[in-house]
Amino acid sequence: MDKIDRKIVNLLQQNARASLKDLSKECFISSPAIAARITKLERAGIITGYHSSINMEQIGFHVRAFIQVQLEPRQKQEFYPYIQSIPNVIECNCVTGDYSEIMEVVFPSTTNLDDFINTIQQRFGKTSTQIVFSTSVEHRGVELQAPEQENKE
Amino acid sequence: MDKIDRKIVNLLQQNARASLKDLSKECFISSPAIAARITKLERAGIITGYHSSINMEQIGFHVRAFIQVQLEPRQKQEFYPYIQSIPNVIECNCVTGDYSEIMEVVFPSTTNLDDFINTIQQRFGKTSTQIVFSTSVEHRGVELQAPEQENKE
DNA sequence: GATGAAACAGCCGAGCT
DNA sequence: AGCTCGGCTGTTTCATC
Repeated sequence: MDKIDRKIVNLLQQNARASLKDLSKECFISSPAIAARITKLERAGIITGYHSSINMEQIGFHVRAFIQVQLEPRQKQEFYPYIQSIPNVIECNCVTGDYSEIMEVVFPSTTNLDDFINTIQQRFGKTSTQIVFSTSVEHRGVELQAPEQENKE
Repeated sequence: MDKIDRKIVNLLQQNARASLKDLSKECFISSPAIAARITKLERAGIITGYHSSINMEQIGFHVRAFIQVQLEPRQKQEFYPYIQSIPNVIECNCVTGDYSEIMEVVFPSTTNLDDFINTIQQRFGKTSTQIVFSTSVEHRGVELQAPEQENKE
């Protein structure tokens, strides 16, 4: 993980469809060298995938919300497979605090959201919901900078 | 936005580096036709970008958290440019409820997180923080299915 | 990691349905 | 009008240094 690797990661976070040639120009090394580094980063589990971002509004998902759920520890083994199978759940984390799970969801309308919340409450427990008005930072990666100490991979 | 467009969007959400040829095989149409459809989807603002996902742990960001902030309405014009400039903030939304902003952040350690929270509290207002233990659904897109009514673009 | 050749994918035109 | 099929261009990959 050197300076060039970080540059490659940063560039791919900005545009995952960038060609090896473009990357090679930016990094001042040859395209085969870029290809080898990308493979290495993928195999090391640093780069975990390439995804396109979609404008949710444009495809009919007009309501975005955060739903927090109070979960008994033993309910997790039922909860996780369930929410993983719901495509509307775009992120879910187990967190500290009164509510053990915080998930981000998208739905076409508040009616659909309400249906989902009712299902969750019946099957699992108390929830707290915050509906999103606007997004000032769209989900993004972190820009890598030179660390104080190089990690030899 | 027909069945093939939805298939292309779904495939690109799974693997944004898929070649036109691969996509053409999956969709049973020629690669030029795929290229034209992708361009159309980009111009229509449905596909908004291509990003690589990074394993935050692997690159030294061991602490992930949600921070909620109580903000006076007039503070927004100062708050938004500020949090946009902090690379550790990977998402930020304005939401309903007691806390007007909910943001997702990553830091190398809890010390760095604490420093950030202190800065936010001094500059803006009360906060509530939930640290992430584990992630059961990594941030993902929604899978598109046939809607009841076709949207002619 | 660089170079050059070969394989491959992407692009633009013509012709077709 | 949109799709497919051809050839040309540019990109990726592999062998060698």
